[in-house]
Amino acid sequence: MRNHASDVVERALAVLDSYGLADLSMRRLGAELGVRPSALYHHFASKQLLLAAVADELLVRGPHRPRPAAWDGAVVVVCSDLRDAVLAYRDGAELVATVRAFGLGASTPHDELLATLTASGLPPTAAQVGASTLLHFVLGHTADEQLHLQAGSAGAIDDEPRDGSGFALGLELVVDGLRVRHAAAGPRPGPPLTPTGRRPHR
Amino acid sequence: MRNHASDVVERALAVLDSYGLADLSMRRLGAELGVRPSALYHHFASKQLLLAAVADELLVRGPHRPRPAAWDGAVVVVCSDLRDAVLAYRDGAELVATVRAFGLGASTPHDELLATLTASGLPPTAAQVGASTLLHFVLGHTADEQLHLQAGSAGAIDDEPRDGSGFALGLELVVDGLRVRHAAAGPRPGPPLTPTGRRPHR
DNA sequence: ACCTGAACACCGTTCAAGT
DNA sequence: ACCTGAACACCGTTCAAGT
Repeated sequence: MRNHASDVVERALAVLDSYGLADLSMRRLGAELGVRPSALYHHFASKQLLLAAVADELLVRGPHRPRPAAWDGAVVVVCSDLRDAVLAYRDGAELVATVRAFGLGASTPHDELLATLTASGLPPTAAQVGASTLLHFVLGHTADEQLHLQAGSAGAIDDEPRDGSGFALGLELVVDGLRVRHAAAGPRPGPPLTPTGRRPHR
Repeated sequence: MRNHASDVVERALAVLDSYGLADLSMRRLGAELGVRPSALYHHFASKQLLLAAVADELLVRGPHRPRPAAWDGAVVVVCSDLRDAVLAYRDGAELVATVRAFGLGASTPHDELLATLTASGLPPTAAQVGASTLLHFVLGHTADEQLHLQAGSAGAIDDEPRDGSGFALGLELVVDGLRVRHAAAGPRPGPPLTPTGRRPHR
C-alpha cells in the first residue's frame, strides 16, 4: 500500500473519531490501512509514539485564534483553542491527556501557557503551577463532558445529565495573587456537542 | 483457596503498589491469589467494578482529618486527605481518576466537596464546577507527580525534574467570586515521595 | 459459594525475509 | 522504503462443569 507516516496518522484520526480511543489498536489501524499491524512499526517505534503524533496533528488542526495583547486575555484564547481542538474528535481530550501524561507530544498549549504566564510577570514556579493547573482543568473537564456524552448515547452508564453549556461558568483562577479572569473561558454559545462527544469547530 | 471479595481487593492493592496499575491484570491478580482468572468474576462482574472497589478501599484507608468549621478550611482538608490517600499507593491518583472517569466508585471526595461548597452559599452550578475543578486539579497534578517519579526511577522518560514539594504552591481558586484560599493545600513538609511515587501517610 | 478448564476474540511488539 | 509471515507473550470475559 506504500503508506507514509502521515497516511497512518490521518487514518488513525479517522478511526479515533469513528470508533473511539479504546478501539484504536495497531491491529485495527493496520486492517483499516490494508496492511499488517507489524507494518506500522516501520513508521512509528511504538503505539505511544503513534498516539503522540496523532495528538499533535489533532492540535494542529484545531483553531488558532489571534492572542490578545493582555496576558489574561491570551490565556483565555489559548484554553479555548485547546478545548475546541480536542472537542473536534471523539475522545480527543482523553487522547491529548494520555499523551501528555506519558511526557510525549509537542505540548504546544503547555509551552504557550507557560510563556504567557511567565511574560505576565509571575515567578517561574507560579507560572509552572498555573500552566499545569489550567491544562488539567481544561483537559479533565472536557474529557468528562465527552465521556459522559458517549456514555449517554451508548446507554452504558446511567447518570444525571450535566449541563454541557460550558466548562468554567463564572470561574476565576488566581495564581499567586495575580488574577486570571475567566481563565478557562466562560459559557459560550457555539454548536451543541454531538451525541458522540464530538463537535466540529468553526 | 476460598477467597472473599475483600481478599481480592486487598491483594489487588498489594499488586498495585508493587507493580503499578498497568500490571494489575485479572490474570496476574488471579495468579497472585493462587486462582484462575475466571474465578475473580465470581466476586466482581468486571475489571472496572473490581478497580472501583480497590479505589474505594484506597480512599477509606487514607487519612480522615477533622474538618474545620469554616467551609474554605474544610475544602483544604478534604483535598489534602485525598492527596495523601492516593499518594499512599503507587499509581493511586491514576487509579482513582480512571475509576472516576468511568462514573464508578463511591466518589466520596466529590460528594463532600460539593456539599461543602454548596453549604458555603455557592449557587449549585458554581459548586458543581468548583468540586469538579478541585478534583481534576488534585488528581491530575498528583498523578503527574507519581508518574514522573516512577519514570525517573525507571529511566523510561528523561525529563527535567519537577519540584515535588507541593502541588499548589501559593495557589488560590476563586469560584464565582468566593475565594477558596490555598484551596488545594500549599507546600507541606511531610516525608518526601519515594522513588516509586508512593508515600506512606502518617 | 467458590473455583476449574477450556475456549473466544482480542492485544502490542519483534524480526527475519521479501519487493 | 515499505511490507509480509509468523511467532511471542500477553489481555478481558464467558460458561458449563466440578466441589
